[in-house]
Amino acid sequence: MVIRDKKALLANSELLSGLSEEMLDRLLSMTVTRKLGKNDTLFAKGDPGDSFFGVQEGKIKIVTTSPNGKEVTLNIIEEGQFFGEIAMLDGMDRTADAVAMEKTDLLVIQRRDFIPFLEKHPKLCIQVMQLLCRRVRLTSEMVEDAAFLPLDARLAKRLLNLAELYGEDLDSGGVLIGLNLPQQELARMMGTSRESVNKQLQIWRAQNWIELARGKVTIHDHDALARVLESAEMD
Amino acid sequence: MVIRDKKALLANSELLSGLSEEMLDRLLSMTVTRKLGKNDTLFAKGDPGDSFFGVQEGKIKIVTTSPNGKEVTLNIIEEGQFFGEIAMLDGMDRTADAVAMEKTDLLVIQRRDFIPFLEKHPKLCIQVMQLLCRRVRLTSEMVEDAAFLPLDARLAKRLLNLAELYGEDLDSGGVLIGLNLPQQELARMMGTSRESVNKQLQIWRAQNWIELARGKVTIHDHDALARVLESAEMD
DNA sequence: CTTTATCTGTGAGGTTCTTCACAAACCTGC
DNA sequence: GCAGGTTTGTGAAGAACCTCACAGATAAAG
Repeated sequence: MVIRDKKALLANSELLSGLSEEMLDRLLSMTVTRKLGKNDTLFAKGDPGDSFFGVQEGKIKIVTTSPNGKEVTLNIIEEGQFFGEIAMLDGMDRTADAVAMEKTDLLVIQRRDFIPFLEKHPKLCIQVMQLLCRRVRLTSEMVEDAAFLPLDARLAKRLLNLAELYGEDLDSGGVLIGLNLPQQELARMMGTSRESVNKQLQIWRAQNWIELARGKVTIHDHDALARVLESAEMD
Repeated sequence: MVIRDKKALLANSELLSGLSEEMLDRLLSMTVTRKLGKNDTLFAKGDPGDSFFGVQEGKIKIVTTSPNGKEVTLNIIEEGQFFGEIAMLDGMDRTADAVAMEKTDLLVIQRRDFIPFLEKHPKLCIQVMQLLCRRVRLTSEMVEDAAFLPLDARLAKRLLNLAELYGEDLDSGGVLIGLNLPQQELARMMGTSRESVNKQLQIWRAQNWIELARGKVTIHDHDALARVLESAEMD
């Protein structure tokens, strides 16, 4: 899915949906396009946050890196989604790095343009606040999961979540997670090691719950994974 | 510190500071007072979120409980602070429980009163958004810490943080964390076990970095703890 | 089509943290 | 002041997870 129409990108985003034609046009006039190659860094932790972005084409990952080189992947942003609003809204520094996972086209909106626009549109403010609320809820849930759930349940949860967001239903009845997401990256999303992820995936493959390929997972038995999660939450 | 003047509570909060006298009075007219006894539950996970609260006197803890009884303490709210805004703003269910840690007086504002007020005051919207941004940043930092930092560094960080927020400087040069915070509760704030926390505290006590009493910690060597944290972040 | 880089699979060994079990100290209310 | 709940201190045993070390498989680049 490639979004060539910038206006459609704006109009369909959860951040900006429901705006009038006129408002969309005014927003559109603030946008600039930016192109990134694979592994290009868009911004780094500590950079001033003076803008936010929408993905027209490609894929961006948000990662935090510790001085020694360990990484946690906080989010992966696909076509049609927006990111970077936090630093744009409060004007403080970025707290993570943004790196293109492949060739990527972005739409850029500057803080100095967007904030005055916000101040004139209270309804939009409410919408932005609701987005922020969901962000708080999602990250709080991650804190909770990291504290409560063992590795197998966290992995089950993540796979089910990825399947829901990015899965393609197959004729076989399975669901393919077709992102090109190496196990290393999966591990980083959960704050664990690649080896641990692999070993758990192997166990599930042996039971025919899932099928593995390079950068891909196919879920054959959704319910079995859901049970792993549920039984971990229960005890 | 007991805040008897409701107007002062509103005016000094980070959520609502900078409002005109007139706006404060209108807000004040929306408020109701509510009293809780020790261990009373104000709301539970899953309850509809139709209001938010300011603490006039007492102390509230925000906890999530797993079915088996494990707990993580997400936050502790002291006099003068507000909480519960997330569910109030997006109108969704509460994601955690709120429990009074002692006898507590609260000020209550309803969603149905506050949202229309927000829509009429874009500047206030921006302020609320900035608060939400900080929340996102803080919880993201917790995710990162849980993934990167070993127990000793997380504990050091937490103690330094508590000292900054709630510490009282002593003549001896130490800083007393005077909250009545049992080690059990400390452990829950970090998603770890009470025993592990105790053992680490004992190690630091043996080095005279800290001093322990029931529900209290005194930090004698702030810099030593900061070094523990720093060296963990480095590797 | 071959080379190179990236990704996956797997075992051994070690660390960190948890769990369990219990004793001692401490506050609180009667 | 003493009885009963709560908090702290501590050791032993074991589970969960990480690191290291490689081998094989697959994709990408020339």
